[in-house]
Amino acid sequence: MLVDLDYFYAQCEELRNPSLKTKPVVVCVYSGRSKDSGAVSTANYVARNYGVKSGMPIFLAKKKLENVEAVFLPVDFQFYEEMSAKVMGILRNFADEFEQVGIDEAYLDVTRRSLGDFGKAEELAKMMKNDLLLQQKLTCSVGVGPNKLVAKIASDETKPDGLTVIRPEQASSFLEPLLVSRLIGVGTKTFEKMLDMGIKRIGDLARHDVQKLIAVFGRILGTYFHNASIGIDNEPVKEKGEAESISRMATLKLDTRDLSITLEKTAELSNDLHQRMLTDKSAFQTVSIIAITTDLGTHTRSKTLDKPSTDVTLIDRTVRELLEKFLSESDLEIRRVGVKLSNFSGVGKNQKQITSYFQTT
DNA sequence: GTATGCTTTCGGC
DNA sequence: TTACGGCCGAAAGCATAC
Repeated sequence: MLVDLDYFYAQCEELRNPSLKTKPVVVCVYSGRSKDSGAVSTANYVARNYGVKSGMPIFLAKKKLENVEAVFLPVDFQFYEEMSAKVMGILRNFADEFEQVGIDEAYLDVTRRSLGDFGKAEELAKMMKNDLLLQQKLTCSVGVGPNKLVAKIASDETKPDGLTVIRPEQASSFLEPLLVSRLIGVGTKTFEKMLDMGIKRIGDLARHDVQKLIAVFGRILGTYFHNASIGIDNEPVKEKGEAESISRMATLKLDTRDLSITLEKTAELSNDLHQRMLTDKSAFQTVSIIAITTDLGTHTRSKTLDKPSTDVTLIDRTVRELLEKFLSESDLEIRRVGVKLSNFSGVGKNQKQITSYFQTT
């Protein structure tokens, strides 16, 4: 089953101030550039009813709520992380296997403890929802299905505070009317490609010849699409390791093309990343910069080093090099800037640098 | 011809 | 000052390897 906490940040805020529950609550990331600059992170359903959505500029949310007594709050990640940890601790007890996805979602494999009985799985889901409500006063939406794919899509069916059970024999007909873009692996380009092939809904995909899918998308993707379309998915519920990348971003006071102003900001970001790295005892091999320009376009440049490093000065030197590269290739001004580390070396990770083993330098 | 790796962009939360 | 976060993994688009 997939458990998704409802409007999580805003629900956390309601939790520590229950008087908010009847009002529109908008949780915001303020950029600090001017009074209301920033974006909406999450809003409760009262606010959503006025058209407020995640990702919306704060001023727009204010406009939609100008005639109501609404509450705008800055994000408090630390609090949400604490709440998340408590919730995940509870959820874990209901699962044979557990996999957290982001701060507010988790997959629970309950096959063994429910003996494969969907009625029992549904009872477990109800007990879990009840525990969450009694112990943490939080609601969630749950999808129960024969695998992760179906459970995830089922959880979106009814929310907030929903519970949708899709039994194996219902999976195909449940998926049939949905757009293929609901499947992981179908992004904009693949969706367009499928539309060209006359495939719009998952049912269309199911009726399409597997061999044709393989011819177009290759063996791995073609087979995956075919299986997914009829509700077959064998991805195990598995605890995730460390993140594959860590990044930090910040908004500049003013848009600029000035290297030293930008480097001043990225130095803060790389110091922060370096701290985080030391606690995780890992070494990065790829450094990236992210530049959000005045037109809100995203631009990235990255460099993979010869060997893993933990050196903060190397981050800074590489960031400078990449920023110079970006500035020489674009004439746009930078509004927000970010630094990302990835390609970590650690135990049990990619041994793809095995060739470097033989290098003599 | 498909898989894999690296870089850049997209999209969800 | 008429406007807009921060983070992550997925997807896409190549180049190269098998």
